[in-house]
Amino acid sequence: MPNGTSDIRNQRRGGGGPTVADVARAAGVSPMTVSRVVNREGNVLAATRDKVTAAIAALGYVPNRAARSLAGGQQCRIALLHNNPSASYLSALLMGALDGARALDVELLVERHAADETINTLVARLAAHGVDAVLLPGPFCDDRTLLENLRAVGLPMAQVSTGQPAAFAHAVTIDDEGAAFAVTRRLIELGHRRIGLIMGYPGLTASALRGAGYRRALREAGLEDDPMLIAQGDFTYRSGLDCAAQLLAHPNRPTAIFASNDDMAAAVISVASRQGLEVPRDLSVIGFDDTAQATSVWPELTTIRQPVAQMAGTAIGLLAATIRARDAGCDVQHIRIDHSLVVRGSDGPPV
Amino acid sequence: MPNGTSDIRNQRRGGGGPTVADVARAAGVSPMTVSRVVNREGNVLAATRDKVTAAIAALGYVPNRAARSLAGGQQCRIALLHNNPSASYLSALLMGALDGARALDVELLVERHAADETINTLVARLAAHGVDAVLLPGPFCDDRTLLENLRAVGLPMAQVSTGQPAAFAHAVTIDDEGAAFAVTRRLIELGHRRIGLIMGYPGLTASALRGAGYRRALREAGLEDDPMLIAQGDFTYRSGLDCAAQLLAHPNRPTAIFASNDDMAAAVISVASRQGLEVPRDLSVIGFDDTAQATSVWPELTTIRQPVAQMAGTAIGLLAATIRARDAGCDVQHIRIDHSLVVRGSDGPPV
DNA sequence: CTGAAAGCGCTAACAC
DNA sequence: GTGTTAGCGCTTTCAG
Repeated sequence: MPNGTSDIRNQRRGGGGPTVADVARAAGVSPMTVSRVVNREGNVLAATRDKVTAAIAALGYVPNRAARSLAGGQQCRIALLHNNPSASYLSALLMGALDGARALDVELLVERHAADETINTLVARLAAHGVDAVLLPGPFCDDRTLLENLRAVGLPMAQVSTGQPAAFAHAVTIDDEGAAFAVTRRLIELGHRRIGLIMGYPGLTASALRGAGYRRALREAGLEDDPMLIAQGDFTYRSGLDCAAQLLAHPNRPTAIFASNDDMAAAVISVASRQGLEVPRDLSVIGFDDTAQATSVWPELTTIRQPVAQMAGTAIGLLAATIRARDAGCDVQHIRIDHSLVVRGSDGPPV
Repeated sequence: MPNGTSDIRNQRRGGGGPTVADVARAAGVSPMTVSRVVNREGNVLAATRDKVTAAIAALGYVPNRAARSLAGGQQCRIALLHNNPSASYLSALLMGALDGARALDVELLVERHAADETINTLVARLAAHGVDAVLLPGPFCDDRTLLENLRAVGLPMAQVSTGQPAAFAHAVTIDDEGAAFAVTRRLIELGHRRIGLIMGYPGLTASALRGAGYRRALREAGLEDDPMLIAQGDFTYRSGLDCAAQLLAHPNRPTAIFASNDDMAAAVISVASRQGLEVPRDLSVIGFDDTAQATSVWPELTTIRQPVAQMAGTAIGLLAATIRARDAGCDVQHIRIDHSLVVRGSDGPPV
C-alpha cells in the first residue's frame, strides 16, 4: 500500500470520491454490507468483513458525512455558549468540545453571548440556528433564568463546572470544594498561617464552592477566618491585579494567596514582584484550572488541574446521547471528573 | 407572530422539522421555487418570493445542511492546523475561522500538529479525514516542506500571517514590516534612543519582517543598530521572560522594548516590575497582535492590532471559493489586511 | 419565471 | 449473514 499521501485527490469530497457502491463492487458484496462493516455492526462474517476492509483501504474510501446524517436522520447540532474572560480556559474548552463533536459526528456551534444581549434574544437565536442542545460552561451554567428558558423550549443542556447541577440538566463537574480544600491544606502544611483568597466570578456556584473549601481547611486547622484576607475577583487578570493589591496592602499581609483561577494567580505574581516580593520566597501563590496561563508565568504556577477539555468532551457526549435517544426521557446525568494538584514553582514554606 | 421562543421543537433537526415540501405547500408553490428563494437566486417574481418568505417564517423553516451539501455536491472540509504557543492568539484565530466556516457552510477540522509528528504522518492524517484544503497559520505558514507536500497531493492552502507568500497558496497578511516600523517610529518620537527588540519565533518570515521594520526605523532616525539590543524569543511568555532579563541586564539598558507579540510584551512588564522598573515610567513596552493578553496585564499594552479573527475568516473564504471552483485553477490570492497601532498605557517618554 | 423528474450517498426496514 | 427496496431533504438538470 502506498504511504497514503499519494492519492488524496480520490478521497476528496466534492470531487466525487469513492462511494459505498464503489467499495461494494470492489469487494464483491452489496452496499449494505459495506455500510455494516463501516458501522461496526455485528452479523458480518469475518471473511466478508476483511474483504470489505481491504477494498476500503485500497480505494481510500471515506464515508460522506452529509449523506450519513441525512439518511440516518441524525443531524445533531449543539451550541456552545461562551463569554469567558479567560482566553486560556476558553481555548481548552473549545479544543475538548471540538474533538468530542467530531468524534461523535455532531455539529458544534460556537456562540458568544454578549452581556448586552437578553436571554430571550439568545434563545431565539439558538432557535433560528436549529440547535438541538446547549453546552453551558461558566458563567452560563449558573444562570437560572437561562436554564429555565431553555427547559421551557425543551432544549437539553449540559452544565460544565457548576456547583449546583439542575435536576433537568446534565452536569460535568469536579469537586471544587475538595480541590480548594486541598490547595489550602497544602499551604497550611507548608507552614502558612495567613492565607489570602481571591474569589472567582461572583454568583458562580463553583466560585462559592472554592471559597467553602478554603474556609473548611482553615477551620479544620483551627485558623482564624479573617474576612480581610478574602478579595472578590471575577476570573479576569485585571481583577486579580486589584485583589492582589488589596490583599497585600493588609497591615499583616498574607504569606500565601490562593487565586480561584490561573489568570488571577498570574496577576498576583505580577503585583507581588512589582512590590519587591519574590514568589515563592516572600509569597506563595496557587492557582486553579491548570490552563496554558499556568506555565506562561514565572515561576510556573502550582495549581489544580481541572481537565477542562475532557469535561467539555464528556458534556458533548452526554448531549449527543440525549438528542439521539429522542424518544425516552433519557435520564439526566451528573458526572464528576477527577482533578489533581499539580505542584510547580509558585509555592513554598513561608520565610 | 410569536416571539420565536415558543416552538423550537418544530425546528429541531432529527425530529423532522418542516421541509421545503412543507413550505412549498403552505405557500402554494413548488419545492423548487422555495429552494430558489432560499438561495436568493434571481428569476423569482417578487410576489412569489414574498409568499414563500412568509411561509418560511410561519413554519420556522431552517434548511437542512446535510441534505443541502449532499444534493449540491458541496461538502467542503477545511483543516486548520495549529500549534501556537499563545492561547490568546489561538482563540482569536479559532473564533474567526469558526465563524467564517459556519457562514460559508464549510466543515472546519481543527488539527493540532505536535512537534514530534512528521510531515508525512500529518499529511496522511489530513488525507484520512478527507480534507479539501488547509489553513496554515504560523508557524506552519512558513514551513516549505509542508507547503510542498500539500501541493504535491493537490491540496489548496492558505497562509495566514506569512511574510513570504508562496506562488501556489492563498495568503492573508498584514504589513508586518510597516507595523513594526510604526511601533519603533513611535518610540523614537517619544524620545527613546535605546530601543530593544524581542524577536518572534525563529524562522518565521513574519518575525523577520518585524525585525526589518524595527531596523529601518532605527536607520532612518540615524540611530545605531546595537545587536545587544536584540533578543531572540519564540512567542512564548516564557521566552519573553528570558529575553527581557537579557535585555535589561545590558549595562546601558534600553528605555523601551518592542516585543514581537503580546505574550512576550506581558513578560517584559513582569520582569521589569520584578526589577523595580515601573512601566511606562522607567521602561516603555509595546507588543504586537492585540490579543486578549494585551488587556490582561497592567498597564495594558500599547500594541499593533492585527485582526487575527478577520484574517482567519478571510482565509476560510478564499479556500472555500477555491474548493468550490473545482474546475478552474482559480487564481491564488494574496490579501493584505489593515493593521493599526492601538495606544494604551505601556509606553511613554523616557525619563 | 416556474415546475417535474431524477439522484446526491447513505442507512432504515424488511426480505431472503 | 446478506441483499433489496425505499427514501432522508435538497438541488440539479431539463421542460414548459
